[in-house]
Amino acid sequence: MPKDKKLVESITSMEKDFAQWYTDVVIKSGLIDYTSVKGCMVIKPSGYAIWENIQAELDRRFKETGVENVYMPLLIPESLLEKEKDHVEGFAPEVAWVTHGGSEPLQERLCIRPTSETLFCDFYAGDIHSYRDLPRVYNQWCSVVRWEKTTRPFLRSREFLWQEGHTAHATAEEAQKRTIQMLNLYANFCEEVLAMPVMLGQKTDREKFAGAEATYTVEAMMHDGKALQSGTSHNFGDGFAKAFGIQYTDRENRLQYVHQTSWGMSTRLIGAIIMVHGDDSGLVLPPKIAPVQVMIVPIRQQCQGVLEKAQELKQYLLKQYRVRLDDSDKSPGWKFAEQEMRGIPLRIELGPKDIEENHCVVVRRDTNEKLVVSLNHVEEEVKVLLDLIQNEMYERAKEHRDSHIYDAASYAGFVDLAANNQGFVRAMWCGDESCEIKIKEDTAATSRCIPFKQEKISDVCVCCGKPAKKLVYWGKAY
RNA sequence: CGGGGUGUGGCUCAGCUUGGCUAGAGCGCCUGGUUUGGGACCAGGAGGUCGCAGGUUCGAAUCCUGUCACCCCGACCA
Repeated sequence: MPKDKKLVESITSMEKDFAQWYTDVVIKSGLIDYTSVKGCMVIKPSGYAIWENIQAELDRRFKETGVENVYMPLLIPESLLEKEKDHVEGFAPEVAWVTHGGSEPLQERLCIRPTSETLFCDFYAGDIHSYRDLPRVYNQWCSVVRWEKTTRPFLRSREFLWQEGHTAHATAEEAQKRTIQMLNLYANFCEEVLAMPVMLGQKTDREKFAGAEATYTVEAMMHDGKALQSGTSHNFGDGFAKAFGIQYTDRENRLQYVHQTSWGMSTRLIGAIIMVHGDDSGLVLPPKIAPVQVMIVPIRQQCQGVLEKAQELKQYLLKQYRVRLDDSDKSPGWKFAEQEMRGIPLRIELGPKDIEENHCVVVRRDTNEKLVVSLNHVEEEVKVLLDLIQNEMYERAKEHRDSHIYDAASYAGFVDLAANNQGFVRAMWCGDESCEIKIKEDTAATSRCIPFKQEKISDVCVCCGKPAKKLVYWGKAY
């Protein structure tokens, strides 16, 4: 069978229709099911297990930096949501409201949290009194609801799972430090664990979070060249503190406002994994977050000794890896296809011939490469291969991204690039929102970020020709 | 919220234009058997208020009105 042949016929090819490919993969790899409420999905075991792995690793990294977990209520009184002007304006259009308790109308309607800044602020206002109470570095794992008009599994669902960190600090410097610290943590997580290269930078005023002083982002490029904001970290300055009256007494007995941050990552990351690594056969999971890293497929499993040997191998590998044995009565071909669809990094085939010769066949999901491995060295070889897959997946994604970034010197060039190329466009910008708006109208691209690594590729704004202030990455976004 | 599309066994769909016998197919499921190194095969079996509500008609999956839901593409968002 030719290597490049599409292995699973039931998935639409990426080339043909990327959106349909995405939907096919999400459903056929068994990550989710749709439900009777638009935009609300069942996250099935293989989807949820990915989230659990993301959670576990992120949570571990958070705690290394002093983060403590808490839980805030699901419901926010309308009056609380309205305390910070920009914030409520940003979120009001997409909040869901609870208006009744049983059959009785509520005196004040309650919104289902679209995010919990206001709850944390309300809490901090009463909880923080002294500089000795600072910093507060809290996080919560929860779900939030945003009544999106257009929904897509993982990328934009009405309810989604996430973590939201909310911190309060004595000084602006400390808040800024924490903002960047978490941004870097996110970037490292994406690159080291999800094998997904990201771009770090600041959002323009137009794109920043409702109520924030500054928003920073990690932006990833999907296989179709579109951008996905994969994590954000906001510096709120003392804006929320002033709106909510979060004050403390400092060492000199002066009353001060706290400086706050918030930062979040969501189940959207699963969408990113799908769209960065997936191929026409389905999901390709980075070994570090794959719920099953190795699937053992017995061949002619009814033959004497095959299943026993397979079980033995499983038990042996289980000490170090997440291993499963598919001993169902499906045909081997069916199992191969199914596990490819689900993105399991390694498959081990073990049949009578292999056992006789004391080896097994190990197949990489990412390259489809088959290797004959002695049963004496399977454990070491699996380790080598999982590491290799993880690294090569990152390298491939990075190469793909880097080869889809273009520089635009002129506006005509920009428009042409946006129309005819998938990917990001680098161009200089004067800092005026009017240019962002014009660019969006003409090209559908938005400013993704002002990268930390600045370069000067031209002296003037690509749009208006006025002196340029910043290099900006532009792209069509999810 | 605008444009487009679709609702018929678990899934994918045919049937609807031109109303008419008992509503079909493939896949999946169950039972038995043969198979097993890239989605196996044979035989038998179960499974349907045709999205919902009205209406027209002797008769509606099919025509009409309304309604709900979902999917896709755009404007807004993690």
